[in-house]
Amino acid sequence: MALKIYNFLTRKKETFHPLYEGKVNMYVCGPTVQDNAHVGHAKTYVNFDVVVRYLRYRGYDVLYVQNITDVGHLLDSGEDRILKKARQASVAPMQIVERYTRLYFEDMDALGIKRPDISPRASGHVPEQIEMIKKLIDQGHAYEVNGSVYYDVSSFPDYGKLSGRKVEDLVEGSRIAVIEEKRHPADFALWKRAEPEHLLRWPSPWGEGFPGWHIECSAMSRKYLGETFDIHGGGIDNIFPHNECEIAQSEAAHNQPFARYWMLVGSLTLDGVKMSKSLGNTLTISEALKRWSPEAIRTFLLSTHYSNPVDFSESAVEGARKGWQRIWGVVSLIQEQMRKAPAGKASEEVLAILNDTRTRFMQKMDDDFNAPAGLATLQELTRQVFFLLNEGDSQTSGTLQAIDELYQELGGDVLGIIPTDGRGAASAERESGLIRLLVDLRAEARAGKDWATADKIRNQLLQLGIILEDRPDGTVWKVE
RNA sequence: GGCGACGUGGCCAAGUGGUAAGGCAAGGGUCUGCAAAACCCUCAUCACCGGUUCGAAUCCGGUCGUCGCCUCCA
Repeated sequence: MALKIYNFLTRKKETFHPLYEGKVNMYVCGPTVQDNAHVGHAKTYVNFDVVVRYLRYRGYDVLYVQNITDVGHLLDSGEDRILKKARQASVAPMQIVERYTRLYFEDMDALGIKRPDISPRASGHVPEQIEMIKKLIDQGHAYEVNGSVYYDVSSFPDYGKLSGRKVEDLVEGSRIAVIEEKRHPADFALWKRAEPEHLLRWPSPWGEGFPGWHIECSAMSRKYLGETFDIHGGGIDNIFPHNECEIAQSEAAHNQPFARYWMLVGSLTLDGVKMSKSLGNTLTISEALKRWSPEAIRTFLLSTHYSNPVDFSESAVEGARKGWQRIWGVVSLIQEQMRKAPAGKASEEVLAILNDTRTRFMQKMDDDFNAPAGLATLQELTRQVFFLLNEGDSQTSGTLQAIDELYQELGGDVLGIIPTDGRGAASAERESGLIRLLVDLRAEARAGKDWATADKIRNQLLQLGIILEDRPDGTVWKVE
């Protein structure tokens, strides 16, 4: 089987061949840390989390770099967003940056997103950015004016090749802010002169200033991944100008192809409207997590192909949550049944089903990371497993274990929607014992037809998020 | 105005040439002390029009509609 990726650069689905056999160098544009992360960030980074997880599952040695942009973004007014926030809060700009960086990682951790291997910060790589700008000036791709440096778009004929734009069209749109000192309205800043009140500033060959928004991704991807690397990812809303500028900077500076495969994630709307800082209609990740579990949110975000847009709505997330509960239900049941299952090897028949599921799952994921279709194979497996567990004969421990392992493998390791800790963790052992004690007491009450006591135990456990289900062969419990 | 994406059952959503995966919801059964869960059954011809083809949701043209980007944004 071959892994295929839809390459936005060529607009074709291509068989994936990494630059170096067995190794994948991958860069994804990270957040600007100036505010709380919202569910739009969750979509992008959950989607790429699964891409990375699947590549690793498939045996690739992945080096995953995702930047933290903590300098360089300007408002229309020319004001730095971070500085503005810092002034409002009367703290140092780097405090703002530090605060939101920490919150960002907390949110990502809470969503079960594996951390990137390297999370370089723009502010920590100013020398690299200056080096690159110097190179661009030397090669005639950039020019300095009054302490600022701009990229000369006309010097790079490929400008627009990713987004399909032409410089002439851009000018037609006339929505580009005209800055007098730029030679061409489409030219973009590599380095900006710092006005006296600008606190985030560094010395440079052009005087005190700070880097432009796009240059950090070019400089840091080169530093950690090389001039040419395999996969560049990001949200599609950044295709222009950001991604386009990255290509222009990197390919002009190094005279080498930049990223070989471009993967862009579709945007997320909230109740039909795009979330944006300017509109202020954001739902933060921490707010969403008060309402839904990380697994439910991941399931929702993975139930649409990564390249498609998603509308985050109450009903859609609820639907996904319930779909997830079905899978979680079977996993919980398997784990409960394993405790009292008769010893024995796994049944051949079941192993065949499991292998078939794994094969189909991989076929779907090999096809441009089709997570929703992969999820569907788990749902189909779930129906088969429930059917199996409802049969009179109890399954052997070997069979149950094999099933459990497949869920851990595909649902846990790859999709990240099966909690791997929980039941087995040391801290949970005591809790499990207590719950079983209550379940046993309830069984005694039921045997004596003391329904009041039986229902009281069940209802109060339900209040704590523990669901009891009476099966012909005894009561099992699971966490909500 | 320019560029791009999309339009599949009540909802979400796979499927890019051979007669529509999966989940949610709904209805009917089975099971249960009651419940919950589960199982079984039922539920679409793919926005519209025209074309190509033995055959199209899937290719081409057009129409309508939704969304995104062009300005900070994942």
